[in-house]
Amino acid sequence: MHVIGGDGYVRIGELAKTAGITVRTLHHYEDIGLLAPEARTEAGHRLYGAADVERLYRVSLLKRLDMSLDQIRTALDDPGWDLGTSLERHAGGLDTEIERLSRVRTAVNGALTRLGDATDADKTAYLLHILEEMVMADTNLRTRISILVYRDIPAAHAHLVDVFGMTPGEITRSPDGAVVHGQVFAGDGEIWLHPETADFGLQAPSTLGAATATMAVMVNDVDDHCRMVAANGADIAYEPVDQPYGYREYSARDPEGTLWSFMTPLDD
Amino acid sequence: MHVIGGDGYVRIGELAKTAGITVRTLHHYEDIGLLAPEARTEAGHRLYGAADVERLYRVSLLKRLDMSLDQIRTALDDPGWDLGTSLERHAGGLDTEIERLSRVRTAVNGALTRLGDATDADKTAYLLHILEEMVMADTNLRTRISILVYRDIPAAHAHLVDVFGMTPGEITRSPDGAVVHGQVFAGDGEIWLHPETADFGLQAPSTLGAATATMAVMVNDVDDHCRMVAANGADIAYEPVDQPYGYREYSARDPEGTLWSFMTPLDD
DNA sequence: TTGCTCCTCACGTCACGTGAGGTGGC
DNA sequence: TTGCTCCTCACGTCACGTGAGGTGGC
Repeated sequence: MHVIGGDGYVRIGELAKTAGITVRTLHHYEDIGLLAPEARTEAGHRLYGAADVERLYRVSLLKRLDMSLDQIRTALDDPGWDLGTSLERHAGGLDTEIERLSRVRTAVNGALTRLGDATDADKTAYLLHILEEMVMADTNLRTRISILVYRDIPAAHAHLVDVFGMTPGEITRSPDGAVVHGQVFAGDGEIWLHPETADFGLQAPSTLGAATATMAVMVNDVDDHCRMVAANGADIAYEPVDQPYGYREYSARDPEGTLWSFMTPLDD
Repeated sequence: MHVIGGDGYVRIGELAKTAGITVRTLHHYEDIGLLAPEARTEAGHRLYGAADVERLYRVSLLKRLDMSLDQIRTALDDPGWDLGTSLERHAGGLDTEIERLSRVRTAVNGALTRLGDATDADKTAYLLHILEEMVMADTNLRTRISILVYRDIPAAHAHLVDVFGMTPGEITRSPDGAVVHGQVFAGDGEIWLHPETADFGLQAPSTLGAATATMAVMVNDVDDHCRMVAANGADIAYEPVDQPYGYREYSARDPEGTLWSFMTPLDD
């Protein structure tokens, strides 16, 4: 380990700040051999080089996937390590954990909405009620996916991504080039786009002139989202309003007439 | 602490087994003053009474809500403790965590589906790609909720709960008694039931004779779910089949003609 | 007598947090 | 000189896991 003046190097406090972690965390990473600075000053101060910063970036990424520091070190140092397999295993664990938390959220929300009915003395009894709901819940159901029918899936896909700000997923074509499936991600999961199909009587709202379903998406800031969506040229059905049922909400139509409501719970 | 023979008491191993925890965990609960057995044998073996078992039941419940043992002790011992407020605070934390995990799952799944395109040497580059997706993802979107249109919401609600096995949510009526809203919970969140509304051109499939959307629900065991649903008298549109797009799937129609697909990913 | 459950220390785990006491650069 | 950042131990946190070494009931 050679000692260098300081140019091109990042000091520990600066690095911690930009990475959003503490100095102690970087000390710890050095202790366990995960990330050591390229150099030190004469006084022993740590100097991180470009490669170190890059490595920390990757460590932070894998930490977000809830990998242990031990696994991260293996992943970054062992070139033969099969990332794909470990990610797959990891995805399964994530699904289970999301499902568990969702069930808990369901139970807590259910208890909260009905807590108003109970007197103070009943609160303990309500706890048991929540438990029953959680334990008795059908564990076979995992995730919901809405399937919306469109005539022009690539155009709808582009609109959901570019105008509404969703994350793009795959667009699948059959061997003859026809689009048979589209996906976008919104917040907590997928939404699928489906072509019109005679067999099951599936038609787009633009064809039918009516709809049998709409979508709601909870957002952190309705007004902010509405401004963005309007600036992107969306067809706003109505501006944000406080609804009597406890949400602040606005709606927009996508190019084929499906109504999307973006909402935030009131009195947070 | 008096010493009693053993009748009406549960021993530590038995209690641990029925509660699905370890003996060491019960030792720990005693160490920190969370749960001490009512009595001991002459030899010092712990004897748990009915009240102890009941308390453990509640501890387990609150632990599922991811409360710390310290918080649980406070909740159970302090009668003035405001459960509602702490649950509300807790629900907010749950939402944030679910959102975070969902984003990670989205990123991991996205990376996995595209990993096939990459050569081995590219894998590290793909890591960075995932990170970008995760970091750049619009953090404003939280959860999706499908809104399905029904003419008879209570009947649809009952069908989704009793036949499909979903968890019942509220049914909301206006002051004049008309049903204006229904909710069920399926796996990872809510599905809303909406009445027909002229303003936005919302009609039930049973009215229109066609649908603009369907629902998919991922389940742990399709065949098992299909048997249960069929036994409950559902209208099965088609039996479980392995689909070329990677799912084993069957479909059923609810009383108003909305198509529900229950599916499990193949080659897990 | 053998096997099982039970007992009490007590150190280990994981990813750091939190001082304690002290030094070097602007 | 004052403030700020930096340094190295080293113990604490949380909810237990994991033996170590030993005792009592069926």
